[in-house]
Amino acid sequence: MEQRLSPTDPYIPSWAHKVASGLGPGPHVVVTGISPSGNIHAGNLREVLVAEAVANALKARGEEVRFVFHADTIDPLRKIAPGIPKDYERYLGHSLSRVPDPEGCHASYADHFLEPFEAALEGMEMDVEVLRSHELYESGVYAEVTREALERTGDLRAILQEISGRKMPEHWSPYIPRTASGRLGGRVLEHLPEQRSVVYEDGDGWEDSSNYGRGEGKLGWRVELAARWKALRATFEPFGKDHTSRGGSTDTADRMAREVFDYPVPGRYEYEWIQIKGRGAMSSSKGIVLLPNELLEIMPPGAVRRLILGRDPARALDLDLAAGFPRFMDEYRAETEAHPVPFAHLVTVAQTVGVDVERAAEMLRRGGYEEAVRDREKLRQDLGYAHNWAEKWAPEQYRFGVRAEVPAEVAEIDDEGRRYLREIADKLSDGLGGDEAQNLLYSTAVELGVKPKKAFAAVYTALLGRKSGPKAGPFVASLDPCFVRTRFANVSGDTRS
RNA sequence: GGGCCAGUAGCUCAGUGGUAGAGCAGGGGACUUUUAAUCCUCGUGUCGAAGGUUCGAUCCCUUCCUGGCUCACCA
Repeated sequence: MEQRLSPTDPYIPSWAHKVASGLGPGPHVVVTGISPSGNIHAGNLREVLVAEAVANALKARGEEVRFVFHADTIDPLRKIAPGIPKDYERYLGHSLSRVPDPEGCHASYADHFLEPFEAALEGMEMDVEVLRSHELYESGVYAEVTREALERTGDLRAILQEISGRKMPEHWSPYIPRTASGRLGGRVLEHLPEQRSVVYEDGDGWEDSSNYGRGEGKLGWRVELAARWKALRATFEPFGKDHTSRGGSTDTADRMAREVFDYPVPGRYEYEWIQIKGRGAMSSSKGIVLLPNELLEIMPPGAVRRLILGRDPARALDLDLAAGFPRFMDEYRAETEAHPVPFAHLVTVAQTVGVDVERAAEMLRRGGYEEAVRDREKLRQDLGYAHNWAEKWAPEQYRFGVRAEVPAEVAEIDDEGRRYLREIADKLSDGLGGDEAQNLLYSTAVELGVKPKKAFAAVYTALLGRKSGPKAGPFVASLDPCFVRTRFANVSGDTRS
């Protein structure tokens, strides 16, 4: 485990330092936990990033830190999410790790949602240990705390009743055995600590035993939360605001930790939620989901951290990935690069040359971004980001595409416009620079007595099928001159007769 | 009702215990060259309200008002 980080490396916001300074001496275990019951989205990512930032802040002050992502894979399937086959009802109550992947592409339901998220964490270059709770249970990590919980059933029950105000069932147990049917829900009758097991009765009155050192059941989640702190020696964990209200899971877990497990309550940070501008809070059931990978498609990991954490996570965040995005990227680049190319310009380039790095380099060089072109690998990435953004998020005014075939819209070009295009087709020579092309386009319009606005509109229409676009000179110059001449000639010729 | 967050220029928001800032919008000017054009120029707004701490508060504390989100397993 690394002790020290290069000062340039991790982005540690000031709030993270503040949080870290409130935590005692190490060693530290920073934990974040998420249930893979559905898509793990950008909001969940915020939790992980909060944890990461605090872990980094601790490391920065020289602490030994273990950073753990606890995936609640043993949790039961609670409801049928949209898009999941209805016959999955038969798996309700089964551990997510033991439910088949609805799309058949992964080993389990849990992995189906977990693996893409793991890939995103890798894409984020995050140094985190991913633990699957069913494996922790199976390997006995939870055995000791489960034993304690079972022995203190009465106290735990009292805390739950007191704090949540709910009346717990007569036969409540902190431990939920997995019955023969695969469902979690047997009724515990007897605890056999020396065998690390319980005797339980299933819904049909059958008795059997469940070994809690081998993952044959799990703790109820409120108890598990407190137990987990102890089992993993957690010292810090962030929570979404929904968990931290009075009578909520952190309330009960705090008291359980102190009074039953005799374990100090880990440091905490409450974070607010992320919304997508114009769409609202993230919600799988409403189809409002932003996946971490979608962010990584349009920006580098550093920018993702910046976007998600830049503002104190205790404050709500309204993500604007459309109109406001270019400015965000420009601000980010201004801080991280010596010669940033305006994002909007990259978008124009990407839409003109696609992902052809050499042509992009050519175009940028013409535009005066000589320095930015040096690092081709970086240019390739940036081009990809701009390209993906243009396809998926860009507002209409940013989007254009050079049409492979003559656009139908050329019908809107009148005779004057066609004469103009004919003239340009004749005059356009190879190897023109952006300014020269701009001059040609403009002066030709003046010579023919065509209003510049109309002339330019004809150019855009012939190439893009719309009336406006990126600055015409550099744009036309960046295209294959032969292609442009043929297109313009076609447009003027076809429609003349 | 509990919790968290917010309330600063028309809009979106930065911000610091010591005479208030940016971007956009808007006004004016320049360029006979379309483009969310570009360049130059212009910002006194009771920093939600009232108290308190302080030599001094927009920033710290208290109370209140308004708005947003959240509250039993959807971060």
